[in-house]
Amino acid sequence: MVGGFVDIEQDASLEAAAARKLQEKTGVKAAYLEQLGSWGSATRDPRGWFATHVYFSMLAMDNLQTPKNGANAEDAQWFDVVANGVSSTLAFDHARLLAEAIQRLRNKVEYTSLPAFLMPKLFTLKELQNAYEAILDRTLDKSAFRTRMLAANLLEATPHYKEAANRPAQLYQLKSDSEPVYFQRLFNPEKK
Amino acid sequence: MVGGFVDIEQDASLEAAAARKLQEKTGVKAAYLEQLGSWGSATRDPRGWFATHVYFSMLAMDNLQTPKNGANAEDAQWFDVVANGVSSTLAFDHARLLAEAIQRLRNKVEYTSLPAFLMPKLFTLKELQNAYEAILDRTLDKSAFRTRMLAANLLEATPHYKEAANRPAQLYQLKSDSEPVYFQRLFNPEKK
DNA sequence: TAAGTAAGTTGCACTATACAACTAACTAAA
DNA sequence: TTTAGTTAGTTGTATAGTGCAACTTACTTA
Repeated sequence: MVGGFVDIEQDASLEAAAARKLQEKTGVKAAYLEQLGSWGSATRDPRGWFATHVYFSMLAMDNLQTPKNGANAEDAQWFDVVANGVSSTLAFDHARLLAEAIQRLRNKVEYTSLPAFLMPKLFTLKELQNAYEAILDRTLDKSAFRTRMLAANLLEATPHYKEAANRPAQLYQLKSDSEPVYFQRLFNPEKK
Repeated sequence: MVGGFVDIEQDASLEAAAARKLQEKTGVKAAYLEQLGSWGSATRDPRGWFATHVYFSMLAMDNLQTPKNGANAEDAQWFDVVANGVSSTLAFDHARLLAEAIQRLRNKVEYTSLPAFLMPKLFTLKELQNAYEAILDRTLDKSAFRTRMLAANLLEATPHYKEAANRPAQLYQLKSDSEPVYFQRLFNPEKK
């Protein structure tokens, strides 16, 4: 979680301000940035009537400047997402905003191909499934997952394989022209 | 489309401001009000750096104060939604905002029971289907629609029927405790 | 009494899913 | 060199929701 004020000299738009703050504090340019919403009220901040514009973003962990253990208030603050909650030691109503962001992210991931855009250049289908499962916090069926992803015409098999102490897994990459895909059905939420 | 400025003396929150403006200009309390997003930039309004907070709402047509033909700039402005566009004679980037609201509304209606909350107290399944079809601008299958709606456990059959010059249609009402329902599948978008 | 119309039902094909069992490809230990 | 273990990937079966089309039902009106 990072925050700051819009600088009307510097930021051409709200989104530009969000992107700037994120980059300043993580060193990473966001692969995905979406506005969650805006909240304004007289009472939520004792300093007066404020409007807060909340964005959420997805970052690959590859090269963050401030990994979890180096976090401090100057930089990004990191929270583990366990089930539905985060430890709520946050200022004002920030815990609620964060919870709402997580909920929205899950909804989105449920029926889109978004996580595919977070992956490194080459990745296996199991790794992609792991990304989905981490965000959704539940297991998905292997064969249904593969069928869905391949049918989405989003991925491209490469001739490369991931070496391992067992059967090597085929590496895939995003097709060059690919955009987020909406699936016709949701993953079945009956499962744990 | 209605608009106005937040009054920080009067409005406890952004949503309250939106609800107030809507009620002032249509005379109707919104059945549903959702934030579409916020846009701010230095260039979109010549007067300077502004942030606009856009909400969209669903209103039953029953008792609007300013029906379409009485519209003027002081009150609400009404636009027919034809296919995807609206006549773009709107100030600044308002046409784009309106288009985005329509898109979002359609996405939402595609997989939720939202339109059910717009209906009068008693309504037939065909009337509900008509509401969906009007918003989505395409026809839906009758039997699939009925199956879905009844399975959602959202509606309650009443012993009343709608009189007509042919077989009378059963009247339904919303269950008292009902909240919006998310469907597991989308309506099939193959159809015209 | 028959024709017309809209409500509502039924049957069939199709598709994506869940679940479970299977085969394939590799490493490493015996 | 063989075998056990592990993970990748496939296959088969059951199920559920949908699209489509034909059907039955219930009413009015000519």
